[in-house]
Formats: sequence, structure tokens, C-alpha cells
Amino acid sequence: MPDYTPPAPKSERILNAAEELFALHGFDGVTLRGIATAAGVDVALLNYHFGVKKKLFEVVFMRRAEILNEARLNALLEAEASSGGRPSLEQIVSAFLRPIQRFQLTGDEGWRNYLALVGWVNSSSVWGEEMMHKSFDPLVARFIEALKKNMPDADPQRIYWAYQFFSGALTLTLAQTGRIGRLSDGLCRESDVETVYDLMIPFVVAGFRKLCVESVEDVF
Amino acid sequence: MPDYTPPAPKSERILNAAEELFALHGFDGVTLRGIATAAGVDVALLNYHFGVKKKLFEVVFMRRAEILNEARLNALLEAEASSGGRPSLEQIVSAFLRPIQRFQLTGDEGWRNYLALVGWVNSSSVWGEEMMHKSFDPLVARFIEALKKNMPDADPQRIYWAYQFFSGALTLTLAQTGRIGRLSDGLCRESDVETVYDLMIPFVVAGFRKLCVESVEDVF
DNA sequence: TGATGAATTCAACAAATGTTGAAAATTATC
DNA sequence: GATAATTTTCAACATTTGTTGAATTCATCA
Repeated sequence: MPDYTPPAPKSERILNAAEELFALHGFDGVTLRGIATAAGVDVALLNYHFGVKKKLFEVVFMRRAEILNEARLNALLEAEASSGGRPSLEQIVSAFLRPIQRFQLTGDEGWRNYLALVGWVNSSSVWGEEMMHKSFDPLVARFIEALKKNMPDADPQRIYWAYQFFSGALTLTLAQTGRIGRLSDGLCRESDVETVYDLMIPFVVAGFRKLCVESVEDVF
Repeated sequence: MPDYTPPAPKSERILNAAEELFALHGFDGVTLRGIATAAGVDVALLNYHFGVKKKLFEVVFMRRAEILNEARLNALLEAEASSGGRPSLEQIVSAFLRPIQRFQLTGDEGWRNYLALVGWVNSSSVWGEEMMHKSFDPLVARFIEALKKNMPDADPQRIYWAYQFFSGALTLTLAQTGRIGRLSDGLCRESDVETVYDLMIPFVVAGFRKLCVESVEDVF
């Protein structure tokens, strides 16, 4: 047995199974027994390791949030450094998106599931709010700082709204619903991650420009 | 008793309560007893009127879909008529969005709930697909026709992707998560429907132009 | 009024759910 | 190798869940 890799510890197997199932069916659509079965462990083990169901969900959600935040922040800092503190809109938006793309491209199934889960939580009204706030809003605020600095004359309200549209476009793509594939009769594949971001970035940047840079009168 | 309005029939009360609760918590987050209590009826009545739970959800979802589709199609037909068959991008996007805005502005709580529900279903991976497809894709295909006609030289794939980003921006806004309000410290209010669409339309149009009209080289 | 059919309630079912405590097995520590 | 601590299993609990059939009320109309 030359390259035997020991099986992941059970606590990790639980998190991975939970990650996938929560991403597919949401919090209420998943049972602890379903997770336990998928992970190949006893139900009681979930409670032993992670406490009640909601706590398990939080652990799943937080597990990769910090990693993603750090990657995004680094990308932004790099963009700022390489531009003498004045990154372009493209650079800012790219710093927000490209790390996600990188994680998706690693082929790690876990990241795909996790990102779909984020998409799910972000558009869930009651549930997501608190968790999205705690785990992502500090970083988002930092990006909006950068946007404000890039467009000092823009109405802040417009920057926030543009960010909301941006966030929506990203969220739906992360959710991996498969709908665009069906709609386009297979022409667009959500798995084609490179194309997605190559197109999303200019789409979003153009929107920001229109709303926040060009003259107000042009909008109406 | 001068203007006494009789209470809505119970079957309608059930649909309204279900609409609100499903919009807030999703399919699995809602119990039939919760709906029954909110509607002030017996649990067994849900089964009598609508059959099993999934069927009830479908009835709720389909109830307003046709109305919305008709309004949107009329708006598109009008735009085409008033422009000699060559509606502008703004007109097409507006025809897609303004009817939604109109329904939101009627003040009918039911429409707000329903639209939030659509936002929820649209970004749910397993659940939504079939229902979104059946109830909305025919109309969406019609809009994409119009877009293709407006931009005959555009790569169809890009039109579909731009639509996906468009749909995401709309979906997140419909979902009414309250997150943008918190993020902007109250500067943006999701209830301010007029502002939302006045900004979403130019944002989306600019994105479409960038991806589908301007030269390919500009994108990268 | 009385009879027919629809609407509504009542009571209960079997199955599934989150959670827990105690026992057993495994691992670590000395 | 004995002891302690950690991990895992077993069995079960009290609720809650979707669903159903029989009984009751209500409305319609001859």
C-alpha cells in the first residue's frame, strides 16, 4: 500500500456531508439523520461534536468564510499596492470575484458546495441576515470603501445599490440552479467558471460606471 | 353596517397565509399547521382544498404567475408597437421590470410576499428548477428573442449570461433580505421601490451594452 | 321543509424529527 | 499495562410532521 491516505476524521466527514446537503436543500430541507447517513456516522455524533442543528450549520458556514475573506482582502490589498493606492474599478471588482473563481477551479467539491450554500443563505430572508452580516459584511464594507475612494463624487446610495445588484448577479451564479443552462439550451454552462467571471466583471463594472460615474441626468 | 366586506373565503385565506410563510421560510421551513393557524382554519382543510403540501405550494406559486406574465408581455408588446418593432434596450428591460414595480406599488401585501417567494424559488437549486421553468421560461424566452433582435450581432451566449446577471440582480432585490439596508446603515431601503428600479434599469442596460454591443476586445 | 352535496371540524394515525443519557469502544497519558 | 479522557454507538424520549377518514355543520335547491 504505497500511498494510503487515512480517512478524514469523522467530525470532518460530518461537516462535508452537511455542507453538501445544506447547499442542496437549505437548512430545513435537511435532517440530521440524512447528514449522518451521508457521512457514514451515527446521528448522535453530530450532537456530540457540534451541539444542536443550528450550531452545526453555523460551523459549516463559518469554516470557509475566513479563508475566503482573507483571500479577497489580499487580492484587494495587492490591487491597491500595484496601483499606487488607486485601483481601477475593474481591479476592485476582480479582487472581489477572482478569489472565488480560484477556489472553484481547485476542483475541491467542498468549495463548490460551500459557495452554493453562500448563494442560498444570501437570498434567504429570515435566515441569512445575521450570518451573512457577521461573516461577510466587514469585508464588504472594506470593498465599498475602495469603491467610494475610486468614485469620490458618486452618491453613496448609488454605490450601495450597485453593490446590491452586483451581489445578486454573483449570488444567483453561485447558487448553481442550472436554470441558465436549460434556458439557453445548453449554450451556457454554469460549470464554465472562467467564462462566467470573464463576463460578470465587465458587466458589473459597466453598471457601476453608469450609475456612479456618468452624470446623473444620463440615468433617467 | 354601511360598508361591510365579507371575509375572504377560507380557501383564499389559506393561500394568502401560505404565500407569506413560504416567502419567509421556504417550503421546508413551513408546516401545514403553521399555515392553518395563520389562516385561522383547521389543518385538514388544507388537504381538502389543495391536496398534499407540494400541491399547495404549486397553487400558491402559479396563482399570480399568469397575471405577472401577461402584464410583462403586454408591456413588451406595447414597447414594440410604440417603436415600430424596434424597441430600445431600455424599453425591453423596462418592460421586464416595470410591471413588477407596479404590482409592488399597489400596496397589496400579497404581491410583496409572492415576489419574495419568486426570488426564493429562483435561487433554490433543487426545488425551483421545474417550477420556474414551467411558469416563467416561456416569457423569458420571448424577452430574449427581443434582446437578440435588438442586438443581432451579439454572441447569443453573452446575451444569456447577461440575462443571468440581470435575473440575479432582480432576484436578490425581490427576496427582501434587508441586508442592503443594514450594510448601508439605513441609506438604502428595499421598500423604496421606485429608486430600486430607476437604478436597476440603467445598471442592467449598461451591462448588456458592454457585453453584447461593444467590441469583444474591450471586454478583456 | 327536507334532502343533497359541499365545506369544515374532530380525532387520530404512522412516520420522521431533534435531542439526550448511558453504555461501549477507542485513544491518550502516565 | 492501568487509568483517565475522548470518541463513538445504542436505544430511546417527547414532539412535531403530513395525511386521512369519519362525523358534523353549512349552503343549495326541489
